Amino acid sequence: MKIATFNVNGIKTRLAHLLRWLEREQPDVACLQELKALDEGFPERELRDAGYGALWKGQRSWNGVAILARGTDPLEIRRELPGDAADEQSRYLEAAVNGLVVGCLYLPNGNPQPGPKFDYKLAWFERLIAHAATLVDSPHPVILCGDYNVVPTDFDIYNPRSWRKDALLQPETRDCYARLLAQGWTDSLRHVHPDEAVFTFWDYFRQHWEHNSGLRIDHLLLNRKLAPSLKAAGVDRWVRGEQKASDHAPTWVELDLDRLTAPSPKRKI
DNA sequence: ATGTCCCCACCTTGGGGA
Repeated sequence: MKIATFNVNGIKTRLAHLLRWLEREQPDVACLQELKALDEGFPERELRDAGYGALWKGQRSWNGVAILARGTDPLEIRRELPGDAADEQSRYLEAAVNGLVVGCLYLPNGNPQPGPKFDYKLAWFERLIAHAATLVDSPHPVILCGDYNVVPTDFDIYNPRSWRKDALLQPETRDCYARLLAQGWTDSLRHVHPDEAVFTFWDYFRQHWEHNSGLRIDHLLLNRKLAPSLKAAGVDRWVRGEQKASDHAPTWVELDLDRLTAPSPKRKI
């Protein structure tokens, strides 16, 4: 089972890219971020024609997340991150797909830093940490994936020098991510590629894609139940190389759900 | 400070966000 996360940077502009990628890579589940469209602007029919059922949560101009499932409809669990009823931003969706719990998130960018946007980022992160604590030891397999807007370490960026003041590299941001992982989550890409620089995002400035000056900010985290199923992980870099591409590339894991450990039976003496 | 690309509105340019 292949699960992917892809910040499309505008679903309307990127629909043809998205359809080409789905056709070629056939992910079973795809979590999308930055739809930048209202609910009524979501291309439900085109995706259904491509074989995908969908859940989505749009917003005018900014944010927006969706969960796609090949050959089935994702079963909605929640449409917002708990902890702040006043939060209007469309940044979280959670659904069940074939027994797997999938959380799709778009963590706030947080720039400029310091400032109210950075405060919002850290507050949102704390809510994510609190919610994740209820999922990490779940008897169900859980994956939390999306654009975390965190470069976890200096190894996850081409060169941190010009990014030192950026919200994505701040010690507070990294501490949140470290505390999240410390609950017991597996960072799939880093687990599969411990010694390799892996990037998922190359900004549009200064020919960063052409020079492979990237960042690793799209993450797929597995809870304890799911982690033993991790078979492979990677980045579909070819999507970033297309004309008029998103600044992110689809990032994925391959899971072998047959490896899900059954609840341990009561042992007879 | 800058670079580029997205979306929307004071709607075909300019501003905000990333």
